[in-house]
Amino acid sequence: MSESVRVRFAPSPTGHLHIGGARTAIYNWAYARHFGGTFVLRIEDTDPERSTEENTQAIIRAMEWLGLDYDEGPGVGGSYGPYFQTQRAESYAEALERLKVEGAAYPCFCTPQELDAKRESARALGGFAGYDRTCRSIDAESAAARIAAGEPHVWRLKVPEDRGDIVFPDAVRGDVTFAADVVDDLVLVRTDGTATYNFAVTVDDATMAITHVVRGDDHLSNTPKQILIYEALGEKLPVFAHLSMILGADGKRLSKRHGATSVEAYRDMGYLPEAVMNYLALLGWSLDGETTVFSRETLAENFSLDRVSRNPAIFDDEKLEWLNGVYIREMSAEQLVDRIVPVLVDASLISADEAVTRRAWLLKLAPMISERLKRLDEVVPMVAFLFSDGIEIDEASRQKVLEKEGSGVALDACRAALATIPTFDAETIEAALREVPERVGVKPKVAFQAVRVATTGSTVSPPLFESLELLGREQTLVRIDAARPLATS
RNA sequence: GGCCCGUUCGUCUAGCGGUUAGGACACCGCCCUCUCAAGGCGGAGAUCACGGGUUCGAAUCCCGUACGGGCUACCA
Repeated sequence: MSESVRVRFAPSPTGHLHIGGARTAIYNWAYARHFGGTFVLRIEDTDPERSTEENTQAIIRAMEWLGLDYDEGPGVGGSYGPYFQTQRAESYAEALERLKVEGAAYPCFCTPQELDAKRESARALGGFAGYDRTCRSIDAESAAARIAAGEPHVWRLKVPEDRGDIVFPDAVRGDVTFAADVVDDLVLVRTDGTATYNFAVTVDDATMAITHVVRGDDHLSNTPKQILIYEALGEKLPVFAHLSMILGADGKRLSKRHGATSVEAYRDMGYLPEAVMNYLALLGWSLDGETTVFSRETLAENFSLDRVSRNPAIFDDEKLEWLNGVYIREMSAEQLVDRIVPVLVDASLISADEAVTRRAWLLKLAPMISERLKRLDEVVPMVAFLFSDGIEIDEASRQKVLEKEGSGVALDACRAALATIPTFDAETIEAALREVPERVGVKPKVAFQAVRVATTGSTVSPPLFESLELLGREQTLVRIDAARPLATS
């Protein structure tokens, strides 16, 4: 029981779930699933200025979309709740009480102004700018008297004088050492009685029995402080694992400046959750150095912290796109249609009702576009020509193809063939068109491209014969007729 | 400023004392082909940040330097 792995993802709802946070969540999820452990979601909403309920919901939505199911947390409950930091004030108060009783915490009456001044002068001397422990020497009675008199104060951790260097084995970075004198008597509880971040996190992780703290690199420097708190509380230390940051293409920390950074933005751009998950997993972890495409199950099976990379990784949109294409190609026609319909409806190319009645038609379309799509939203420009009544012929395509010698006769011959074939399916269409070029003395490419431009408006389109079938005979002939005057000879 | 972490093709990475430094994306060429893709084959691309050690031998171990990042709050 006490052996079982308990990990947590603890986002602060000050924004949407971003790429970096998502990767942290994925690693935690994978770690828990690998060991059959428990994955906890805890919302660190203690910043009232920036935390919103809306962001909390967005984060939960994004996690659901990625398929990161958690065993304890908002909505699912669990025996270590509540899972919102703002609802855990009691446990912080209890923890402080324990520290007071043990003499591991003391009140500090220094004002912020005094502290700023001290910090400034300490830094000017070029050294460590931690708290100078002034209030530590105030005796218990006078401290109690000052508190009773209502003097504003915070509670600080009394770091043991004899505490040596703080060394801990980080599961991804190896042993990390902090000299004893760089950790000061940090504030645990503020003047207003609320817990500081380091105190809250530590108390939460301890009381929630978290065994492995897997989080971003930005918390590495907080770790010695938290270790001291664990020790003061007499709690067992978890295993720490710090993940490197994800950087933008310019090598700077990923931010809004780099464009889309939230998971939901990627969803809206037509990325599949399994692709995003796969890509993010690969950004800082490798299965064996060879395997790049793998399912979430494979990830869970193989995930281990010792294969997590120590270097920061630059986010590469192109590789994500490629991977997304891989997943799109792997889908069945049924699956692709299911994913594509909302996009088509959204773009008003088709109504939700039509999507149902024309299901068979859509199923024929799916294989034509699946190997051409990297993102779901690319389907709109790709198939728009199938939905409108008329089309506009792209000028460059017109020049390149319809001005070519022989395009006119080819169009005439193709039109005639298409008008007379008994059935208008891809196979029959192909058979009929295949014999046209030789008969009228033009190259196949010239003839087919002429038909393509006439019917789709562009030199680039899904496969021609299949496209014509889906377009239907009537519309095909109308379009060829409309384009005919634009063709040469 | 102080402390901590990091540095292998453009990018993500494999490598954990002896390899022609491997794979993937991107790029280039050829093949396939009704266009575009997809696919197949091949190519180019890394003085393993730099400088010292240790060793018969170092991308791998140690020490510096440079560069990048993080923390340094009564933010999280």
